[in-house]
Amino acid sequence: MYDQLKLENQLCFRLYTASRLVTQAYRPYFEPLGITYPQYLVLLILWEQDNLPVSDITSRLMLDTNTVTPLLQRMEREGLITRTRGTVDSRQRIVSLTPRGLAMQEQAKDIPSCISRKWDGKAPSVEEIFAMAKTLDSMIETLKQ
Amino acid sequence: MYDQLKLENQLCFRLYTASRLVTQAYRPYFEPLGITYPQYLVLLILWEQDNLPVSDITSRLMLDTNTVTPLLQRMEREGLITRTRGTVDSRQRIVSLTPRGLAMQEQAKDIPSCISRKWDGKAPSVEEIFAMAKTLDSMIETLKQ
DNA sequence: TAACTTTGCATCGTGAACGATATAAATCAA
DNA sequence: TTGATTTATATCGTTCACGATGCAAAGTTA
Repeated sequence: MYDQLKLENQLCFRLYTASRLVTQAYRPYFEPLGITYPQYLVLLILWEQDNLPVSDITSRLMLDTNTVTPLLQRMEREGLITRTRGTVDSRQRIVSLTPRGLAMQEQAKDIPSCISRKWDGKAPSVEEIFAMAKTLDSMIETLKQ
Repeated sequence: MYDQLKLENQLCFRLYTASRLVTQAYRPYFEPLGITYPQYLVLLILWEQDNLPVSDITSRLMLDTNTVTPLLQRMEREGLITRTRGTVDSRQRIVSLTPRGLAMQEQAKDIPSCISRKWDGKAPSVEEIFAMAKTLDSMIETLKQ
């Protein structure tokens, strides 16, 4: 039995599981809004800056168009965004919030604090989480190459 | 603009992205073996202990049967495992490694070290990764409830 | 032992991820 | 300006995740 092949020694499994469980924690808050977790990420981007080409969204999410295009098509179908053809470069699709997509920001603004309250008084501490965020950032930076 | 709704302030997005990128780092090593990342996790479990009911696998992976059953069916189709009916409790399906699935352990035993070499000399350090693993564990423990 | 509940697993539908491939517009080179 | 290449996005097929539902075996209760 190779120790390095034990499930509990795998960092990847911890990341995979923590990511899934955190997403699950968000789910009850997304359900009344009728959105999913990746759709929420797209909305976060558009709430920061509207009218972006698909390429800006793919690069910020570090996903490819084969994931993002169908995602945006579903969001368009749900009336959250529009996808208009670029005027300067007509290959581009400019993604814009609909009034409904914009208004959803108000309904979503308390979700992060609801989530962080989940581990009020429980482990891990805010300090640990902050340190982990830094480590994740450098890990992402290294792996992005 | 609500600060708490900025993409870069989202822990969830870091976890989600790091998890995806780490899985991507494994992919080249899985490809010659013809397996996927979740299939690798199942193999890790079976290499530790063979002949397990589906429920043991779901609980260790913290996944439900609606994810694991199709996964096991594909692995059976690929000749990595067998799924026999339990003798004591005939509702159970006992998952066992085939010779091929067992032999794959030898081919996989160097994958973890290949992955960890990815950030030799780069950030994050081994200490940071170790600290993060601890934080992830407590986060998983808290969210599991 | 008959009716009820629980347990273990399977099936179905939907929405991601992602490799591979396609297409049209833009850009570059000859 | 024509032909070649690159860029921006889309499509397709496969595998995961996961909510909802189904079903038969096991356990429980009356």
